[in-house]
Amino acid sequence: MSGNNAGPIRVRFAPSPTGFLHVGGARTAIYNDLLRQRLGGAFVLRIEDTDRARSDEAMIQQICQGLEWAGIPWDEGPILQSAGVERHRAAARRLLDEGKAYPCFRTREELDAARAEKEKERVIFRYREVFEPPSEEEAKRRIDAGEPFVVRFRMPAGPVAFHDLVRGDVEFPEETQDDFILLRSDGSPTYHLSVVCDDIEMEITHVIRGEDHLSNTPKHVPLFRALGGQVPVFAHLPLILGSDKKRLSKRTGATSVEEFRDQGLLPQALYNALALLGWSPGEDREILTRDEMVELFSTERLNSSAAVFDRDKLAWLNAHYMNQVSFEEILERVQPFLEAQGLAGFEGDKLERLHRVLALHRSRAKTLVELAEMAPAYFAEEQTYEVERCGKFLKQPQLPAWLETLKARYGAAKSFDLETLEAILRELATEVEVKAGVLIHPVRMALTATKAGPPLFDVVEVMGREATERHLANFIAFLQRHAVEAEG
RNA sequence: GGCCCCAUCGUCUAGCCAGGUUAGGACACCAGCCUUUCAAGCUGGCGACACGGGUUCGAAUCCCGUUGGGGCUACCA
Repeated sequence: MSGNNAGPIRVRFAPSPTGFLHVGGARTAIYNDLLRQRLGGAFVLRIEDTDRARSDEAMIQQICQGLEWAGIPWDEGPILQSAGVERHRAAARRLLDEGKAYPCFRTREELDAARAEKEKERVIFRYREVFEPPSEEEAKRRIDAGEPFVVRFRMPAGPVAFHDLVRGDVEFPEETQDDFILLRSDGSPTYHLSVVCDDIEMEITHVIRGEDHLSNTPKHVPLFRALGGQVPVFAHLPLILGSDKKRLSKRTGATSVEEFRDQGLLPQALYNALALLGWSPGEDREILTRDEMVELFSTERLNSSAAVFDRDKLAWLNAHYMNQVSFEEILERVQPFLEAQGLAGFEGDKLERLHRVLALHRSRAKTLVELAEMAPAYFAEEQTYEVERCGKFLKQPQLPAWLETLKARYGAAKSFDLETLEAILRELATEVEVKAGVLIHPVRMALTATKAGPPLFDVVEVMGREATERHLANFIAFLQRHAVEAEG
């Protein structure tokens, strides 16, 4: 297969500044990244902003930050497509001079009417089959007279065929291709002109983009040739679908990388999940670092069918990476979510306790948000218990007394470490002739107001002597209060 | 409508190009093990070649058609 062993390449990712980085775009960027890292060369980031009067600086920032967060680096740019407008116009003028394009003075009304007519006849509308392009003299005269016109590309005769790394050989019949517009009547270049000009200017060798551009490619290929550029290798990726099997939209969940970031996902998980959506490294490998993917990447293994975005698998991958990445990274990434929980600016003992809480819970949290939500309980002055969740404990009349004893022994324990804490509780359980679990569960409820969590003695140790006694006392009071109610 | 693309478990996929597999893996789901709970982990289960014709001794794999899905069809990108 051509391309994969071709040495240094130049790829580009060319999103339009919509205000967010769509996951579909992110995946396109990932494959560009993978191929560029695999073969060497350069990744150009180009912002396709030609339809905007002025592209919003914030939107560009958004895209850059999204790529950075996702772990997709680029070598050149961001380059604004709008910056090349004069160059694009010059290219159109050159095509005009060479007779490869022509001015069209037809009004929208005329064109609409002609299209409607052809529609009725059920034939494809093609400009030159209906209208005669103006002669050179006529064109010159009307241009000089200041008449508005657009510049149309004169599509060469014959079908347009090209090879696509994903689709194989693709051919579009001549009659399906029309003389498309290069320059609007206000002189602005259209997308097609700009893209091809820029791809030539930036010496792009591989165009990896969404399938929605496949039908644009028969416009681009002849334009590359007309402009004397090297036609790049194309790879059109299948689209990403939502769970409704329709094009991914907000209806079925998050669609932008910043949303996933805000949901507390790790970028490694998103990168991994997206890369696997339409590509597989083979050998049943699913969890891979970017470096491993670079090592294994081949466009031959790109899939050609659309894929439903599997959010469950993303969640699973994320849970995996919650355990895989370094603790330092967890610490750094969970920071904004902790702040949202009101846990910020901790120092000394409190900071140390926070770190231990995070270490204890990272393997239990599916996201950074979940992880951050675990933390406040360890710093609360008191817990809020719910009767419905404590029914089992309320039915055990001796429990308050046992907990009272435990509280006293924990308060008097010479050291507050795992082994001591466990020994004390188990000893008490033996004394009162119950299984350890009979004490363990209510203690967990007392300390964290939850029925499940990390191993209890870790929780007690992290909580500390003072808070443990306080929570135990409160819980005992709670039990007695409601036991009385039940009797009365 | 026309043109182009696509089609394996609910989902992501391997296998297809160079026909012969009990059609493999993962997520999800279910059960069990482990365990003080939860999570993780481990074991097992459930579960697919869209349909119809060919070609062939033999088709998930090659060919044609049907159906279904998607994209494009602008002086949007």
